Amino acid sequence: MKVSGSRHAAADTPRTNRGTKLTSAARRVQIIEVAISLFSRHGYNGTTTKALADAAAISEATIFKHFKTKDSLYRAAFQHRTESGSAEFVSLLERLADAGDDRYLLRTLFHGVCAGYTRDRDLHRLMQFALLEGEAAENARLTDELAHSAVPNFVGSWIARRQEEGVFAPGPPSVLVTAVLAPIVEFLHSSKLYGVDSGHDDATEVDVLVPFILRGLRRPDRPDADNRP
Amino acid sequence: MKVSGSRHAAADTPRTNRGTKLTSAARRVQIIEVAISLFSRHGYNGTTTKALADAAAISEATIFKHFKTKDSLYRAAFQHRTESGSAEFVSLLERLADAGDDRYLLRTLFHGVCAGYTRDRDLHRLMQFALLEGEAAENARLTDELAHSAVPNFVGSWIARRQEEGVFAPGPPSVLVTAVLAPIVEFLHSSKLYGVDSGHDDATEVDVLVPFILRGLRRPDRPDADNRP
DNA sequence: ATTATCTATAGATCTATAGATAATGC
DNA sequence: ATTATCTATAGATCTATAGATAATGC
Repeated sequence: MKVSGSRHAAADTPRTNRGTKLTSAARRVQIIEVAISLFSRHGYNGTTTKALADAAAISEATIFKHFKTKDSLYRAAFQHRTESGSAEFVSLLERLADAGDDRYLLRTLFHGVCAGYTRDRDLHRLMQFALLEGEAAENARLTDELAHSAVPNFVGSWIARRQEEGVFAPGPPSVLVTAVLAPIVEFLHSSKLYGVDSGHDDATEVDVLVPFILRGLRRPDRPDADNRP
Repeated sequence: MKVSGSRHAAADTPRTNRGTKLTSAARRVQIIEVAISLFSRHGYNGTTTKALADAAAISEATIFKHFKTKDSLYRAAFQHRTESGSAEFVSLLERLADAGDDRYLLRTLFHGVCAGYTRDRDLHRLMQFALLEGEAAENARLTDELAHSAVPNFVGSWIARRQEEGVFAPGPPSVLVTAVLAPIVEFLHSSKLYGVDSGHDDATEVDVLVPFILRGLRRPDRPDADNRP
């Protein structure tokens, strides 16, 4: 169990540069980065303004100078997440889709999503906390936003196209997107967000999951239609 | 955003029966039930002993009489989860496996897992909170425990058996269990835990996901091998 | 007489603010 | 002179305890 020792006592960064004067904008960004780190690890209620101040090596008063309330800092941290680099990634996937190499596309998708989780681990944890701590209405907005972000959007259009070409089995693309991404995301949640070792290395996971997903997508009578007709 | 209004102010049950005297054992169970409800909704740090007392319609002192600390109550609530009814469910699945009807087995699995999430919604939310709030070592123990509980255990043995029979494609059953359960669990997390409407009804989800999973499991050269050889 | 519960409160901690102080730019 | 930061503290709230009180069983 070990519930993260009541509220988190913090002290993540030694307060070396206490008293250093940054520009208002720079300090604001630094506080937000620290906030993403702590909120993502301990949630909203598990992160105190004292813990944030200690981690940023400033006083609590300085935090409240930059953000009127703890809640407004949380919102700023949450909205700081960006779709960094997903445009180039999607255009790479589009080229693979044009080339008709579904297997390689899925492998690239897997590795790309995996890299995204590793790079933006804190933001993904923050999102999970938000979904658990948030209300249904807010979650609907968030989920909808996620579902229409670049990568899921691409996967949906790719599936629809392959269905028209008669390669993939029919069914609503929006549901099939979940089916494709769920095994990948599930694996990443365990390994990257919860820090659990699956017992297999990433390569094995890819080599098993990608063929599974590909078989799931294809029409049974076109099992080897790797390229467009 | 709307971060569950700082700490939760509670008052879930009107304190009608204030002063009612239960046996120690009965009160203990009642407090645990209230604790599961609140901890699952707001997490450990988002649930105050005052909120718990109000919801149980007793004083805070009474809670501390039954549980030495808030943490010990959390542990008790967490360990209160049971594998209720999963033995009968698994024996039903085993009969379907013997009958060789893979499609019907998967549909039954889907509905059973779905019913479990609806019935024990709070316990599943509690688990998600625990994974986010907990440490890697503790999460490994939890995940391992979950992976070896009745249903995933059955799915693993079912896959292994079908692989031996040459019906399912090869691959480590432990990874394939994740692949099978992930789309189902992902859908249930959205709809039951986060309260998000997917835009499709449950029947559509089943009708799309089950064929997808089944195609993913089968060898491409045996697409219609619904029954054992 | 025993057992469950409550009232009242201690002591720590949390968010937030007011006013003083120190660093920077002109 | 301006701007960022700090010290000190208010007021609320949190977990937990001590001792008083009320309900039950004999």
